[in-house]
Amino acid sequence: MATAASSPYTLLSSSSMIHADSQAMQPASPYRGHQKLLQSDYLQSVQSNGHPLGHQWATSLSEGSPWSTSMEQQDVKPGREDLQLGIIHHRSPHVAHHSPHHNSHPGGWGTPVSHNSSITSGQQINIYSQTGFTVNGMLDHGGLTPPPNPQGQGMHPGLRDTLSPEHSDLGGHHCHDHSDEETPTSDELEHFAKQFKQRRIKLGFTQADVGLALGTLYGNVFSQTTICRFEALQLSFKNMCKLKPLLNKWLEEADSSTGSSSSIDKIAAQGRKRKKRTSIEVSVKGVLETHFLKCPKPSAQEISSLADTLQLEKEVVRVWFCNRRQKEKRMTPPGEPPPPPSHEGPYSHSGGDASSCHDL
DNA sequence: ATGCATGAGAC
DNA sequence: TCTCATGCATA
Repeated sequence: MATAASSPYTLLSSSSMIHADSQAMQPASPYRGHQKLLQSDYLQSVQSNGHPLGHQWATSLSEGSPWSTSMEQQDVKPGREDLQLGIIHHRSPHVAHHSPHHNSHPGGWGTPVSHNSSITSGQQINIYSQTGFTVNGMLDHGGLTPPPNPQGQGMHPGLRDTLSPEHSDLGGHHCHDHSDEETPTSDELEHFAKQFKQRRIKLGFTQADVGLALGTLYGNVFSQTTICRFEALQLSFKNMCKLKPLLNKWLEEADSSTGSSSSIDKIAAQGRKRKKRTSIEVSVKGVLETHFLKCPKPSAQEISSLADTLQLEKEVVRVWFCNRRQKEKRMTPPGEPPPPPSHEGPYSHSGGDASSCHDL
């Protein structure tokens, strides 16, 4: 088994990113009909903050540009490299971060927190020195940028389905009135993601391009992974909501900036050194899965013994479970046919207490 | 596209 | 110590 267990992780700077908001939402995956159930799961211990803002990390130089390597050559740019959106404004390589002040709002997405004022008051950060960017969560370039808070009304998740999105601009992206600033329905998100991907490809951009562009344009860089997950609806509902406005803007820019271009300003990645990825053998994974089924939240002690048994680092096992759980929450039900919004979802999480499940 | 990993914030 | 957001590295 390949275990890269003994690797001293040399984490450089610790102040990498600041999450303005974190946790609290549900896996609004494509199954719009199940969300309600999921919701209850979250309601137990979730708080939502509506922070439009993201995080920006110090753009310290680092070892290379991972972006231009052998990764995403999935799409080819037809020939409009001139409109490298992502490059419209160049930014200074310096960053500042906001203070992650959150307001804990119980209620998850059902309670779209409309505490608007908070943002501006406490977190004005750095302003990118030249383009006249106002980065305090978002920039308002041009003025088409609506208030940085994506959610402003309060609708129940259950009601979400009721509101039928009026999106129907497939291929025709004009003045889409979809709630850009409001909490979209998972249906809208799904639709948007689909369209987004389609257009992105048509425009000849890779997921990585978009991620970079978001950083250049709005100050929040995202990786190919994130864009990929967005398109695949593999992010939490809240996360999707947060990214949607940004991606939507990018799309608008990309569509319209037919000719406008600027210099490319690649933002270097952070110099975070990582532990070598551990590859867990299939057989070992099988064991882990088995345990996961029995107990998705093993105690530290259980993890230890399991790790011992499997000859894996405890950390690896712990992380495996964490990732597993996370995956469970967002996973798009593979064989699950998109159930008509008539019944509750399959997500009957056992209570949610998950305090103890010892089987040994 | 996805597995394993990091880290901030919540509990 | 978990959750959640996010991403490097890899298949």
